[in-house]
Amino acid sequence: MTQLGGRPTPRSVDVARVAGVSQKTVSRVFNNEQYVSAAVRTRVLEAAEQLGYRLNNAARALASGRTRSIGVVALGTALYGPASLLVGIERAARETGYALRVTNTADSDPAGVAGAVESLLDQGVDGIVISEPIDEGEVSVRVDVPVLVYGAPAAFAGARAVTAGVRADLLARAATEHLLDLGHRTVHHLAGPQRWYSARDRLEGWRAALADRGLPEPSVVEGDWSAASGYEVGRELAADDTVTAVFAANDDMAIGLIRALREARRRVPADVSVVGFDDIPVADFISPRLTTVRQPFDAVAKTGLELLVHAIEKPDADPLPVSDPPVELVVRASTAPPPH
Amino acid sequence: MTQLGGRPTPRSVDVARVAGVSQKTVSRVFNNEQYVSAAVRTRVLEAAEQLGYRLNNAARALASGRTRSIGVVALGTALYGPASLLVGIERAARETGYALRVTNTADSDPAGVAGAVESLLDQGVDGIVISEPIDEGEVSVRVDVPVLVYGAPAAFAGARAVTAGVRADLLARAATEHLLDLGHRTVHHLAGPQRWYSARDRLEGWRAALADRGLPEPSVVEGDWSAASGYEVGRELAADDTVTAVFAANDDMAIGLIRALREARRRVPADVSVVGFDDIPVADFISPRLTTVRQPFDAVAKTGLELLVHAIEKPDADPLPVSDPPVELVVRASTAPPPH
DNA sequence: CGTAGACATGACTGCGCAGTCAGACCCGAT
DNA sequence: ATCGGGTCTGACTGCGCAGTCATGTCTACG
Repeated sequence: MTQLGGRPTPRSVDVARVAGVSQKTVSRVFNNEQYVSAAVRTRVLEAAEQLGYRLNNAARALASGRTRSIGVVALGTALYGPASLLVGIERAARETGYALRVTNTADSDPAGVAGAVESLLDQGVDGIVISEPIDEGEVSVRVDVPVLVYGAPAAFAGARAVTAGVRADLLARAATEHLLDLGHRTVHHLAGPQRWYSARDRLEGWRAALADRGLPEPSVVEGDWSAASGYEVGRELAADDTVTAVFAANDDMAIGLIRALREARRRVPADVSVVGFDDIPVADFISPRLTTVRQPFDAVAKTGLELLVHAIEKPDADPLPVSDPPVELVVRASTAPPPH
Repeated sequence: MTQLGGRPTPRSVDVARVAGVSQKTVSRVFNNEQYVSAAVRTRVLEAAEQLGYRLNNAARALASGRTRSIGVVALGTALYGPASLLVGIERAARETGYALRVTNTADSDPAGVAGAVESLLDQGVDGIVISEPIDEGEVSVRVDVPVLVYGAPAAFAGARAVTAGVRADLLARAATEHLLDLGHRTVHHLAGPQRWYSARDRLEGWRAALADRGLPEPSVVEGDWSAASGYEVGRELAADDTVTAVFAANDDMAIGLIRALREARRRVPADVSVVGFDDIPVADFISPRLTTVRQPFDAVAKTGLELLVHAIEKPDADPLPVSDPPVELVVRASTAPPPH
């Protein structure tokens, strides 16, 4: 059972035996603790290499009380925004040395975010990231690890929640101001589903831009992020002659809207200007090339994770200072001054 | 330390004490073992509820030798295909009861897939999914868990590898045949990066469709999946008057290609027909509405995970039989009979 | 009425590691 | 020579659970 045939996976004691040290010293080497002589370190690493030793994470977690992993509540959608944020989170997590456990909240899932968080806690995580939060009313889960909520009030979680600044409101504001600066008398808004905090932020930014200039607020239409919904509710906007500029809460809906406008024989941008949100990769190649704002997903993901890791490792320290990510408006061919 | 103040998180012994049973019986209840009386089960569950007990996964993994988690090697990209597949995998994993650990292989990452696999093994997983494999030449990692490779020869992994049938070749074939059926004398191919197995499959399917009808094979241009690359290499196709039909290896590149054609004053579909691949959500809303083929990501992800879980839990049993997923061609407005 | 078998529970143990503490050794300063 | 502190190492232990085996109880059936 120890020597012949298919050998069992080696333990740290095996490495210790080969290296001629104690098991504890092997542990020291693998945890990069100080006070291990260079000679011993080398011997241990060689022995480990020779045996194909791999630290057992379960045992490590049990002994140390830390899992070295972070749970992510994702959305179960291939939408560009959420998917990009998830990618950014993964990238950022790599750098921090934490592994990632990912769970979805399907729309259909009645348990929702609370259920996903529960399941992550069951799995054992040192921290939790809620990627694209949706307002589900009262969500109360007893969470005893730090929680990072991207772009939503930390109301979700208890005392140990931190928020990373997506600042969709600033981007929405820039998009709206771009249209106003072109001379449009007002800007309509094709909003995202208002259960999403990010959709609310975009609406708020649009609202603030109008308010700044003392402009009345046209009525809002709401889609579900999909191009199909943009097309559906876009027909309403297309039928309204007073509409000359629309800020859509994401690029997909903007594309649906443009189709609706086209079918209503309204030219973009000659008759109606459209600004999207996200700068999806095809935005620069459709007709007309779409003016939009870009979210710095990687930067946001990274600073967010830094906050979270800080909260995990130094629970008593002050929170890290954060600066707002830059606002990037990408002006292309779907916006122009109003007609007349 | 046990009673006053911030109480520690409860253990199974605590539950046992409250329920008046042994720790082992608590374990039995939480593992749904047989031979626990209904009364005891209820008492245990109530005690657990009351204490807010949560099974400690690390301890469980250590004691049982199973982590109940599956590692996913993802691509670190928000491309629609890979992102959708990942979503499908997450959904499917939920049903199987396995947790998901996700790692990326960034393009820039020299360690590549092998590094990602290593890192998953370090974390401890019962099985591994390689989501969108790229040929990286000789990849040799000693893997002692089953590996599921989507749409690539199992050459990647050792004896315990299984493959799930994306069958991109069949879809590519259907796309090509659609164009031929419309009367085109030949079909050009805007290929994906050939290091990706899925790009190769699409090329193979296209090639097979041409070969079936004894048609010569036009030269292939290759992009990198992005709309930008589709535009770049698309200009070459656009400049060639003999091109009347193009099968693009994904929708993004098709969109870039359409822009290139438009700029070359070639109408789509009147002069040139274009078929994409993926059916991204905006495909139905751009101009012209894009004809494309759709991959059944959810179904593929699900059957794949079933295979993997089967391999994990019944290592000695025969592999499950698999049937090819259906081929779905979505005909819209970017294809038409050839000019003249 | 005795016994085989199904059912139900508990005592004991070890999974593989990191935390704790106790040394042993070394150096420079007294 | 003596001491204090920094450096290096090992013995012992316990993290919280599931595996194993022993034990006890309750049927069913000859």
